[in-house]
Amino acid sequence: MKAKNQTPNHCLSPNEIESRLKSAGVQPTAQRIAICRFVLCEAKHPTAEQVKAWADLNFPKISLATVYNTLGILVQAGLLKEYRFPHTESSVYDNNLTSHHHFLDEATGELIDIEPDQLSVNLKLKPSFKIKEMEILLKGTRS
Amino acid sequence: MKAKNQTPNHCLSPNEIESRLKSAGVQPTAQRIAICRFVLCEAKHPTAEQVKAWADLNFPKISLATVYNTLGILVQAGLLKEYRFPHTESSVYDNNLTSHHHFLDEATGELIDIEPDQLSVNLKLKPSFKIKEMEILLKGTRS
DNA sequence: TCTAAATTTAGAATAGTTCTAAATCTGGAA
DNA sequence: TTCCAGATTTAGAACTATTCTAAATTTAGA
Ligand SMILES: [Mn+2]
Ligand SMILES: [Mn+2]
Ligand SMILES: [Zn+2]
Ligand SMILES: [Zn+2]
Repeated sequence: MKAKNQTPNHCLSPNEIESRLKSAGVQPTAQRIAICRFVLCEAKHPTAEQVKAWADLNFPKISLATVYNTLGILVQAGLLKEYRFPHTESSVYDNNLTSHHHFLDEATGELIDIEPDQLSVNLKLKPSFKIKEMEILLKGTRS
Repeated sequence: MKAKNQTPNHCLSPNEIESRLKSAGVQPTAQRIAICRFVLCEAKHPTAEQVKAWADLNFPKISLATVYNTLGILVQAGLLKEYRFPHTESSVYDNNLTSHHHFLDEATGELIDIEPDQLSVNLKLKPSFKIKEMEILLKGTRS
């Protein structure tokens, strides 16, 4: 069961993006709306460079600084999550806002979301450990 | 300058380090032995900079390039593991060579080894996923 | 329309790491 | 021993991802 939070893959209209930004307290500039069209919709775990590459094709002119600024603002506003994985230096951005894990296909480099219902973890730690968050990365290949 | 007074759990003698390096096919130079005294023994998840800082106190003169070279060689030789975690840019090096997980104390920044028997994971993935490795980072605080 | 504040931008700065190429060591061969 | 080819060490340059700086521009709204 999903669709409780917004599901990615369905593109939001510029108007929907605009109102989302506004209600998150982010001024909806043309650059920000353009970047959101990509990172809140079709992109799956893009890096800043990939966002820049997409923007270069879809927006008259946008600077790398604005890409970084906007991604940071979206993360701060809670509209995007930032992940850093061991296999690359670059941050990746995720429009899946629910708590989830990741599978790295070592053959292709592709990152795939693993929803929490696809695995269960049983902790047997001493009670002195207070766990607030758990990040799991599975690595392997997919046939 | 030496600091022989601390007796961490299993400190190897310079001779033991030397034979370990030799049997791993690594030429045991003075710099490498010095670095090993730290990273194979008392250090817990040090960064390259921390290794450099220790070396500056315990070896006449050592360059940062040699620290990085040596850490890389030790990792390649299988005597050390390198981890990259989301909360810092710097790699950390680990002399615990068994497969294990980590707990990050968000209050102190301390990384603590979590042995596999301290948690169990049940995967319910489609059989197309071939998992080769699993990296788990727990975040929280310890009382 | 006007203006203060927000945003965008190019380029400089930064941090961690790797690379380069010259100096220095080292294990054997002679 | 002496010698030397190859390994190692080193200082500093280069590199990459990201952040910072400060000037130009856009924007909201009075
Ligand atoms: Mn960031
Ligand atoms: Mn780096
Ligand atoms: Zn994800
Ligand atoms: Zn560890």
